[in-house]
Amino acid sequence: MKRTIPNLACHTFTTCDGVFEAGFTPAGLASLQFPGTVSEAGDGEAPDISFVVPKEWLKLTDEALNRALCGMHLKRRPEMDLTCGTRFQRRVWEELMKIPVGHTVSYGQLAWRIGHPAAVRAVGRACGANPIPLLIPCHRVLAANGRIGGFSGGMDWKRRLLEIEHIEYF
DNA sequence: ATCGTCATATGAA
DNA sequence: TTCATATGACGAT
Repeated sequence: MKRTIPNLACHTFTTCDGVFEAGFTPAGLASLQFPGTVSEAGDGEAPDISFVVPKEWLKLTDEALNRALCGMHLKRRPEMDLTCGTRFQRRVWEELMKIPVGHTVSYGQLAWRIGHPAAVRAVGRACGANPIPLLIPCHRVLAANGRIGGFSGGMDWKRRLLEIEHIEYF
């Protein structure tokens, strides 16, 4: 289901933790990459920018990013384009956004919440497929044994994000 | 304590 | 079609 996102306009956001790279489609923010991670689609193919990203989205993204990095609740998020995900994945991502700052759930609890109590593993995969980490807080999902799970952006980032929110694990 | 097995969604080979 | 996952519960060693 991993289709390439058409019309992806790239923008960078400078924060106290480094420069994030974000991709926008006409429908909204579609991807976010942590500082230091290799830009995937960027280098080879020229992004085809046939639209202008609304200034409001840029402002909201910048604001949300900085708030998240300070462990603050996100009052608003930019428009987001999550159409690259399957229905299952979007359900998981929606549920992730309901987890308050400083709280955690396990992969199993999350599976239960979206009505697929047995799909624990699939939930883990869906978290890994989250195109907008940090703003869609997949770092607040830990393993059932209380230990830190995995993280697509690298374990160092997950640990840092948990620390910012004073979340303990293990 | 560790191991095998099963359940699920999904992309890659 | 088969395999591996950011898991987890259960039963058997």
